Amino acid sequence: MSVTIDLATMHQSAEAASRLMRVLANADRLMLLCQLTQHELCVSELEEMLDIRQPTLSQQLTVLREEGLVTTRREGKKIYYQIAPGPALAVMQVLYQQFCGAEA
Amino acid sequence: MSVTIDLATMHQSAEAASRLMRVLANADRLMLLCQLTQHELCVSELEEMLDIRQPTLSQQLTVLREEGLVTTRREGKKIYYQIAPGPALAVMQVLYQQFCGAEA
DNA sequence: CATATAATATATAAAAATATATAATGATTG
DNA sequence: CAATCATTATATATTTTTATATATTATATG
Repeated sequence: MSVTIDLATMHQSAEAASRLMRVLANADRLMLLCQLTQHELCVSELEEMLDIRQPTLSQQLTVLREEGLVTTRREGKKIYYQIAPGPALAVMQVLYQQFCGAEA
Repeated sequence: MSVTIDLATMHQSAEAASRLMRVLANADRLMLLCQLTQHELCVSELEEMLDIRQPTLSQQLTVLREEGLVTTRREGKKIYYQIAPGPALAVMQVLYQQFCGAEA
């Protein structure tokens, strides 16, 4: 039950956490994830909803994919994005509470 | 009870949230805040605990100060830092749970 | 008081990481 | 193969990080 944590361990955890924070440190990506917490959506739907240009959108989605925050599924020409389970989801919930009105 | 949120409003919230994420998107700053969630500490104590060079430390603390995540108190030559209440604290708690072992 | 020392902050500049626009490329379907 | 949906490449602008040097503030001492 020690309170002091080994520095190396703490550093590792901090690196991992800061990496997630870095992915979330962009309004476009936050909005994308926020939409995806509700239900899966394809790229063109996201583009229309959020008014982000298509290449930029695709680049941000690539970041989310590479960091494992979303998974994809192809259906014909469309690619559907879903949010993946993990720490990101927990953080998104807190952010929603804190910044988008906590409805009790 | 509408599910769709106004785009402009969402964008504003996302900007605010991403701004917080940006501040937390750095391992040094996360470790600093993590220490400060326990109790206030002065700069030299933080420097020793975390093994960060003094100017770097001071620069990171300035970021935290300017973003309102910490407050300070001078005592003689020393300046003590405390964490400020707000959304950052809520996020830090989730990060601790998720990345530093959730002890049930 | 003048000066030394300790604790912290700021300035500046160079390097690294991110973001974004435009243009080009890939995949799928009819 | 033309049209649609999406990704990648390239170039450029912007932001962040960090190191070195310097400044500030408070205390202590001769």
